[in-house]
Amino acid sequence: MSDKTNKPDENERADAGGPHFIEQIIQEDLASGKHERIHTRFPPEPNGYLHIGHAKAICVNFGLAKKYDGLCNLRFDDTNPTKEETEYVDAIQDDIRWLGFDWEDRLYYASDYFEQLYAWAEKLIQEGRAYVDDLSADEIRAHRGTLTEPGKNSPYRDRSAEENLDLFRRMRAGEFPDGSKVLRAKIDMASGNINMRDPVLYRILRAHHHRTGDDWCIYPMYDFTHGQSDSIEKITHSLCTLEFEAHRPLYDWLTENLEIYPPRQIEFARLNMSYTMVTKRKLLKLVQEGTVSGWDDPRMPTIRGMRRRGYPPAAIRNFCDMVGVAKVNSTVDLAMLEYCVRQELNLHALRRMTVLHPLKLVIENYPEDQVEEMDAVNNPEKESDGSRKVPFSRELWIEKADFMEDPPKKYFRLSPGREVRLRYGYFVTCTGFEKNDAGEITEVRCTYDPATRGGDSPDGRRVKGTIHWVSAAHAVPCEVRLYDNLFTVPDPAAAEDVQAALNPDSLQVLTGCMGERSLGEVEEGQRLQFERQGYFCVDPDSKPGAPVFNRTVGLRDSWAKIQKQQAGGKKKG
RNA sequence: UGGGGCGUCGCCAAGCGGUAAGGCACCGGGUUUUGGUCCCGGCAUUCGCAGGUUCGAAUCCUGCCGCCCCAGCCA
Repeated sequence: MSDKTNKPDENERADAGGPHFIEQIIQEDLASGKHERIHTRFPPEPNGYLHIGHAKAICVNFGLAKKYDGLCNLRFDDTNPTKEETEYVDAIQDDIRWLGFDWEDRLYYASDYFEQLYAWAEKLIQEGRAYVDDLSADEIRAHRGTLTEPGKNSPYRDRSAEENLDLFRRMRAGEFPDGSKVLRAKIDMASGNINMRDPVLYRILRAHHHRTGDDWCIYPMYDFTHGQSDSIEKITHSLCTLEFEAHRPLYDWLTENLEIYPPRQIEFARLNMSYTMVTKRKLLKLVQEGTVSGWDDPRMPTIRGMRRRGYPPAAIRNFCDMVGVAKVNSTVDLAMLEYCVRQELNLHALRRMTVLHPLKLVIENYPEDQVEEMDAVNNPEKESDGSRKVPFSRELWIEKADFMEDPPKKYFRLSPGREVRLRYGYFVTCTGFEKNDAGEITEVRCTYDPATRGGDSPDGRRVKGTIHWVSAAHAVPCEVRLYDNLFTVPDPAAAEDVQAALNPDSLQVLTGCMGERSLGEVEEGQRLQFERQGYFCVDPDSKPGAPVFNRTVGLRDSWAKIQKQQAGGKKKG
């Protein structure tokens, strides 16, 4: 038996187009024999949680390695002990694994290379290509010049190799206070590229490192670490984001002067998304001020947030393939991510019926204590998921929005005198309703047609609408959390005031929702479709018999569009 | 007004001298026991602008214009 799976095949990649520019380079390198097999790496700094932007970098690095039968390492770029923590190295590994990637036994830390890096620094010093500078940070800045004016040489620039070596060794030995000296590359203070104006290679920093403890009081800078780490690991293609483009000359200068294996750095554009902000500092503030519940708040653009929200890892991977790899700064429409999430969930999420805003429906001609077990398909996209029994009885919960006393045009649901189908149940015809003093509908009454059991009409009679329902006597009360964009502006990162850009309605908590009987037993993290409403997943806050669901994303809603059009039409007269 | 990048549909993105792929979004129509899915159709005479080369240019040349990155002892 074959599943009736539609379009997106398991093996089908959601490519944006032909091979992108990095793939072209890889293909050429493989064809020319420059490399027998490619080797990439994902090099996060363990100073925070991974977000959607990192997801793209992960997919690019691990994805390319996989596609071209190469390898991808995970390497923590941990050269700044003041910012890095073990908590993050654990979380990062967890997130990458969850995304579906594996570095096997190739887990590395730049800090593992400190001794080698130090030796290379001495080599540079001995060859007159690096010197110890006594200038203060402010003085170095002043000597650096500006974008349009060249810098000035440090007065310490011409110390002898012997003196530099002695000083550098004493730096390591801890003879000088923090910040009193640095090691600099001797390149060109007049270079148009500011990164080449004698960049700092080492600084004195007495801080406890999460891995090397207090072994070192001098730490290498990014520029003096990254390329060499790539070299040590024989990385063939070192992929990074655009802002490192100006660092490439330095990257190359170092591998050249150190005479070590030269990986090739290639830069591509980082991922930006509309209505989303990944600025670590600002995100941290949201967490600290309690605007969100934590780094895993389902509204957060973090991998943990998306995970709790219910985004399947495959959806994120597809999304990353879909947006492509290029050098243009771009901002991808959030709708594209949501499309990928729906696509994945449509194929794999089991269907269930849940009433979010309950309204009692009484079937007047249905026997008082009769209960029927109706067959309901678990997933129309996947026959092998089978079906389940859903109890049907005289009193049901239906969605408030599925009844209107005075419906507008094109409204296909229940209203006085109108017949609709109760999904997998019966055809029912509205016979009346009750209101309270406030004018709210409190109950709807109807009669059913026994001949339409299961929802089919033997006489071929058609109804325009099909609504979902839950047997009142069998309902599982639950909490449902609805999410919307955290921000109301397309580019929150550019907002002067983050607080003002926040969407006050980004979270809506619904209590007293009524789920079908099967929802009494769910597993944390389980992803479901609540028919006609959207995709939901079981939140860790769930308790036995009292599930809490997060709305991952709503179903596409053409009725909402019609309503919007009708409202717009009225406005314009 | 230094250096390095980038400009193809509302948003991504192919295109690599032979006469503008694809996806998202949007708009129509069909199927449908989810107003979901799926299916069909529409959606850039034009590639930041202006010149030039060529039988022929989004693709080559020149000059403009616009946007992004770099002046951490951050990565």
